[in-house]
Amino acid sequence: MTHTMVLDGSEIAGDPPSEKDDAPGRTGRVTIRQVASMAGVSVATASKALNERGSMMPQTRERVQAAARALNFRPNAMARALVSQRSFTLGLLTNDTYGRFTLPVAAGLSEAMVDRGVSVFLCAIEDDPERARVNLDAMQEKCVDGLVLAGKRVDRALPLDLSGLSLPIVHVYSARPPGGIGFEPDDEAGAALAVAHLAGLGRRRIAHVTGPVGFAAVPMRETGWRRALAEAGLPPFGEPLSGEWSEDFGFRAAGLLFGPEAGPERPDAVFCGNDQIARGLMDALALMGVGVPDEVAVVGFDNWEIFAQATRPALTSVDMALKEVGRQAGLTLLDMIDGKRVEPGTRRLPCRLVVRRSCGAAGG
Amino acid sequence: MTHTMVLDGSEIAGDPPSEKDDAPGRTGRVTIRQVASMAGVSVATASKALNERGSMMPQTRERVQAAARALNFRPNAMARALVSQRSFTLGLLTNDTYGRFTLPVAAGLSEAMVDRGVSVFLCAIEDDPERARVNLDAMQEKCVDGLVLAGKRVDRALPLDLSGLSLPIVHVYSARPPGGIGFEPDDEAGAALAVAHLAGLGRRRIAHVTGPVGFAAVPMRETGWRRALAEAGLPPFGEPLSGEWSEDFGFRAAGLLFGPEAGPERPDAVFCGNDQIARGLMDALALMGVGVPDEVAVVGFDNWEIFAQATRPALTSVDMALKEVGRQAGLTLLDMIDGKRVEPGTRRLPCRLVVRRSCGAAGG
DNA sequence: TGCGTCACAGAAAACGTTTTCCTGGATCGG
DNA sequence: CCGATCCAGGAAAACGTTTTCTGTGACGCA
Repeated sequence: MTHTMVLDGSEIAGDPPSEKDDAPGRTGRVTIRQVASMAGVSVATASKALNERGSMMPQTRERVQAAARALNFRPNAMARALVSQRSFTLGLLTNDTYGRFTLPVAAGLSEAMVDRGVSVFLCAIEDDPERARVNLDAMQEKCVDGLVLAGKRVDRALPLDLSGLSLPIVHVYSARPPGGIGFEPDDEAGAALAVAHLAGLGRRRIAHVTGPVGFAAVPMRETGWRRALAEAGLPPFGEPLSGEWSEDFGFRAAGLLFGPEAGPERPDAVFCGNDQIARGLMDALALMGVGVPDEVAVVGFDNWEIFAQATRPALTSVDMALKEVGRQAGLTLLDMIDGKRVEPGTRRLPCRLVVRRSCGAAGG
Repeated sequence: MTHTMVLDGSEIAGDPPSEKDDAPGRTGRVTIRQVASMAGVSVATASKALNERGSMMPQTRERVQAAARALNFRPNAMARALVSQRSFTLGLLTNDTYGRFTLPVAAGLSEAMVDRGVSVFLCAIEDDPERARVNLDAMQEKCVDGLVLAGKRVDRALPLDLSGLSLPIVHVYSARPPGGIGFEPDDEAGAALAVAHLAGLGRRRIAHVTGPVGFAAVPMRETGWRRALAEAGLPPFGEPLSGEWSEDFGFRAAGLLFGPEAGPERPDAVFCGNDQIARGLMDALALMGVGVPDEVAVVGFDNWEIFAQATRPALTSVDMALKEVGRQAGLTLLDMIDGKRVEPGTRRLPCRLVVRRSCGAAGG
């Protein structure tokens, strides 16, 4: 364990606050007892005053609240949880260490929860059932009120044994067991959004280049492509080209669609299954001298900024609104915790189209 | 709030466990009281048996442990925290919603902590001081034992007011206040590693293309470049080219180094400040017909797989080992919580070089 | 035999809240 | 003037642990 150290001479910060407690006072933490004592009331009254419960003279309530403010009182969530049997705490288990999907979900979840006084435990389980077990146990000991299980493929469940667990659970971007509650982006509608946009811009021969069959996202996006085409009165341009989720496959697909071995009819638009494919395709088109968006419009899927902004021109792409997915999942979980009945099933939340230049519309 | 719903007919899972409690038993949770009762001992004895404390007959201890196993007893961390004044809980505050840096840090932290019974709260503060305040308050109420503050630039502090906070804190990939404890990758050593590798492969004219001055990482990596060159007895190839952290800049830099307006001497290697620059540079080299790695070796920084694997040939790059950074930060924070004295200052942890084909070595 | 020591186990206090129940006084209706 | 009602506020139990203190035999030793 060799590493460089950079020291500085300054003193360590954070000396404990001086002994200003009203009651004899133990540690640095301010308790409700001190607040009550300062306000000249009992602990019970102080609690009621702070929680807007019970009945009491307004001036008493204010006196207590003033004392709490003055002492910078923060109620101990542990003690509160112990008696109320609610920890105001959630567990987020994810096997998506790379974070492409989980991070926006986590951010949306965390944001929505903190406003409601709920905090989120992060558990990184690396597709390792043993590690999953340990984290699940930890969550139970910490008395979480519910669990969010977030994955990186909508058609794979997390490697978790949930039997014997009586906790509210929502599944995000992963497979759910029968009777479970799931949240995903609506891939089909998102794809339709993109294709309808292309059709609306006058494109008539809209091809589809996508990832490996076997990913549930592939048929969903394909269905959206077909549906939007049908609604626009257009035939599909051949069959979808299915390969990998990679730039390299996009590059090769461009050759199939526009190279010498392509048919006499060429697409005037390509809807790509993700942004990496779109990027590879556009790189190839540039090499072949095919103009984007003049000759061919291109739309991607994921709205991964790092790719969408790097293409020339910038890439129009479908955004899965994963932050909103995380948010909704959290809110629903809170409902379940509150005992509200929640319909089993998978909620597919709407995507939105982020228009940039690659599709030939005005967008930035 | 319009979204598609997919319902299924199955029943909701998780009926509460039947009434098998020994004592009258309230909710579904098994308490130590039930364990004690089942083992025929007092609560105090049960506690001692389970925590390997106190002295007692081995068979008593085993009887208690057997009962705990049989009932699937999980101690309530809240209750434990209340009396022990330790919550075995940490807060991770980050303003890196994009997750490029934070996610590996969080994964390393979470992994190291769960093995020690500590759980991590995730708080996404979006560079918004108000949100930061709310999250900080939440962490105090939840009685976290310590705080990890993770950023996305080593030279910027998080927008947090830490005054009046007497909690152990470590700063990760962000600026620390005087007297604070910081963890970062050792950019200088990482850069030196890369350049030394190039020199070892016989490259003599090693250029440096990097990000904007103003990022602390830029001078650090430059220093590493210079140091390794000096140690190899080589002169720097001109001055570093400083621009943006983008593919586009890498592309343009290639023009400056290898285009018609370049000097008579061309580099035989380029050390890039990050992988995006390296990628743009390699794309340009391909267009100009400059062979990689034959004519020019290229090394990047960050080892961002999505870029490093997408270049042709695959990109050799410096990995900042952020997971290990998160791990070490967590372990040190635990030490601080345990009252061990920890030297103020910034720890710079070693990077490692991931060798692929772009540098001309054997690697995969 | 008497006393100190020891091993084992239980009783009870403590942690910081919330909540239920109770009380003393004021108010009100008759 | 008397009882019923109501209000402000307090006492105490409860939540599930850990820890300290106490008690009780058994044993060793003088």
